[in-house]
Amino acid sequence: MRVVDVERVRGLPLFCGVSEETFGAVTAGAFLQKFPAGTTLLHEGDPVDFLYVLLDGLVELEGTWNDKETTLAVLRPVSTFIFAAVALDADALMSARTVERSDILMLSGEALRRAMQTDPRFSYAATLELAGCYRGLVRSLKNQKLRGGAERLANYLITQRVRQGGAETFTLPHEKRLLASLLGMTPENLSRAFATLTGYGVVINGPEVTIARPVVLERLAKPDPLIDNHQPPSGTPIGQAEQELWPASRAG
Amino acid sequence: MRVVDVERVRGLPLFCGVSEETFGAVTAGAFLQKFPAGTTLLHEGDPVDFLYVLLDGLVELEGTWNDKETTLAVLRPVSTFIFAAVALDADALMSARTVERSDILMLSGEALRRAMQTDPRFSYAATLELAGCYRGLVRSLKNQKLRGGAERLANYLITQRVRQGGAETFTLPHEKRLLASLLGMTPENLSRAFATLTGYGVVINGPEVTIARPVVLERLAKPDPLIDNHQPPSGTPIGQAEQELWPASRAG
DNA sequence: CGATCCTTTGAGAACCTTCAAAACCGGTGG
DNA sequence: CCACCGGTTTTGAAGGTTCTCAAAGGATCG
Repeated sequence: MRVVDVERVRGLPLFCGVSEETFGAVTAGAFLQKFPAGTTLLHEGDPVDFLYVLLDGLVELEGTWNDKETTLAVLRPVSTFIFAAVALDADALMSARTVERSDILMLSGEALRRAMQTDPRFSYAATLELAGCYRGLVRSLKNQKLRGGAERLANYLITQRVRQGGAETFTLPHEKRLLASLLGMTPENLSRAFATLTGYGVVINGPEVTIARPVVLERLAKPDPLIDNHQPPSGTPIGQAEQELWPASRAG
Repeated sequence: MRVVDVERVRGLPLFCGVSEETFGAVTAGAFLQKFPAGTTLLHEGDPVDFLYVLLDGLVELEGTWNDKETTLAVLRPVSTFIFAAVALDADALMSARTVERSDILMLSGEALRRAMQTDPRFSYAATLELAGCYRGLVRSLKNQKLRGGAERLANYLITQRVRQGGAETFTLPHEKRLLASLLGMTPENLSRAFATLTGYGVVINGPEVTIARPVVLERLAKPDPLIDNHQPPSGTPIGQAEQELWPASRAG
């Protein structure tokens, strides 16, 4: 593992105030691995032996039932994921799969659980991390239950614009197929939702999106600080599944 | 506060391995209050000063957007709620309201945050608590995104049957109006969903439900351990919003 | 007993899904 | 360079589900 990568892991909120000793103990048996796109890192229902840290690439967390799939979060660097299962030493409730070629660091769950019982600053950081992740999911659930498809998309676009710097036009961070699953609809429906937003000053050009009249779009979207998290979480490095979990910025 | 109540709080997973000293510090400034039904304890967006512990009664957690409401969890004793917001000293993402007359213990958020930084066993317990709550929400989100209305209801009924002892007939724990909101549908639609389940051996008699042919109902419901949590969480006392958060048994 | 709220039922509209097919895009191999 | 292939994206039409509006019947509470 390169020094740069160590720095990035160290900079995660989860390891922020932690002693050098604890950090060493946790990263000692760690290994960095490169995966091609489309690799399933972890399958729903499997026991979880490692905490994953995405250092480069793009990872999707998904859930399955009755031959249907849905995306619960899309993560980008630097993010940790499935920390909750690791903390409880429980089976995974969601699968993790790479969307692009990814560099992933794997930390021993055993070592992490030991560290949590040893280092109070670490378990405190873990609490804050999971609290943030919990709130991210509350946002997701509200988004899902309270808004219709077009409204979810509109808010997603507004959030993306802000996160990418606020320019009038920006690029979708991944395939629309995946976005549809994240927003809880079919690809066909997402396409139609985009068509609907055309009437609200949104111009689509492949993966390029332009919000020509933000005020008009916001009148439809009605963004809400209690659902949408426009700011990336603490500092530059992101915590857990928060990032694009979507409306949430923390998913842990 | 009665001794019985202290015992019950003490028995929560959150305070399980905690030192007598920490427990004392946290409960020192606590006060027990009785609220009538329909009281809003906490409003979405408000700062959160206390951790709430439901000792008796029934509490609903709800989210709002654009004049619409949805129920995110229904809690019964003994449960704590809005722990995540307390841990982060953040504004509430959901409102809390009593459904029935309730006895509620309020613990100082400030004291809890101090305790988490002092007592490693407490912050470890807090981590486990929040991890469980997080997983409860993952279950809820999967339930919501992957299943249709009738399927959600069918699984809810199966879960209730198990939790209430497994008898052929049992009683809905609250109004159908509230159940509809919890399951993410309108009351009208819930009524129709019940009518649909009639064809699968479910007999409705006001609040009384009997599952005459469990096998038939399960063929429709397809219950899944990665979504539905039939067992109440750890031990008798329940942690956070877990309990009926619904499919989850722990809600963070 | 009246008022209020919950529950159920009906009808129409809006939304979403499915199935199907065509256009598009990015690669590979000739 | 070009044809081909697999995948995504778009569009259309039909069908199902869910929502809204409306009204009637029940239950509860003062």
